[in-house]
Amino acid sequence: MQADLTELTIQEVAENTGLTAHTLRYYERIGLIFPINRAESGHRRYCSRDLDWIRFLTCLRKTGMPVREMKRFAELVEQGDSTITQRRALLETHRRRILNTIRELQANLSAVEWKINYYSDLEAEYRIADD
Amino acid sequence: MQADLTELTIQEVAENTGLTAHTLRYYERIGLIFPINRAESGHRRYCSRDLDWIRFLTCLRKTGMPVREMKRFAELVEQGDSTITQRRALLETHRRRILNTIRELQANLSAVEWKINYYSDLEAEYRIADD
DNA sequence: GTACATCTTAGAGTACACTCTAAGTCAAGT
DNA sequence: ACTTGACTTAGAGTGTACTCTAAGATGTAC
Repeated sequence: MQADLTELTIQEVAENTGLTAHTLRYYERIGLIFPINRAESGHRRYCSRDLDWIRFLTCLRKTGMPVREMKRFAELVEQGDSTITQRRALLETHRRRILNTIRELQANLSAVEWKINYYSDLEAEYRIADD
Repeated sequence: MQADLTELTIQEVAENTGLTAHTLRYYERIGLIFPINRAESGHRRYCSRDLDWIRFLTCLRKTGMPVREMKRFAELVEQGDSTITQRRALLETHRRRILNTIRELQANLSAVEWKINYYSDLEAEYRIADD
């Protein structure tokens, strides 16, 4: 197996993931992202595995997982293969949460659409009244 | 037309809507909820129209509309029928936002599910290795 | 080599949406 | 009448997740 030679700066990773450089450093500081390799200058150099991890983190974040729980997940990953069952359980709980969120959004969307139609009808009535 | 005789206390409305009494007062203070009628004692007495309005507010809130935009909507409602087109436009923009959110959730859900399956496969492998 | 942008850190500041507190008034049961 | 719990207000406090600042080191283009 060969070492990964990809070396991205923090700005490149920011552009790639949609996070800001500030947020990337913040995530590393709180332990969401494992310590990133440094160039001789001390500047961070991200490899493609780092990028994969960050992309999965953003996926969890965008689906509403609290940072605290993401950190718990990161800790499990750090502990190695013995935690795979726990990781799966955590993700399955999260999966159910996402499905609930989607269902709730769809239900509330119906109410918004009902109101939109109600307003459309009113607009039509006013147009007729203007004739 | 007859006056609405429903008279609910703040606690009853809280139980009915899932908001807390604190939040109901807060919403009224910032202008999301129009001033509620008071009993002689000064205590709030909500009527069923108030309840309908609060339910629609929670529907907007749960679908991620920022409080500031909800306030804008409340102001349009307060201004009367001349703002119906603006209200519909606001809700249609919000509708598109909800649809985008759902699409994004579904896409990220797939990534979570992919990872769950990946972990399941790993678990299966470990079980075989243990034989 | 000289600008000028980008990187580093620890720690402070911000935005959002509540959530609670304190001090006092009011309502319902016995 | 008395207790217990709910109500009132203005304003302070909280939790979450960033987001920015300052001061200085480094990298890149001309």
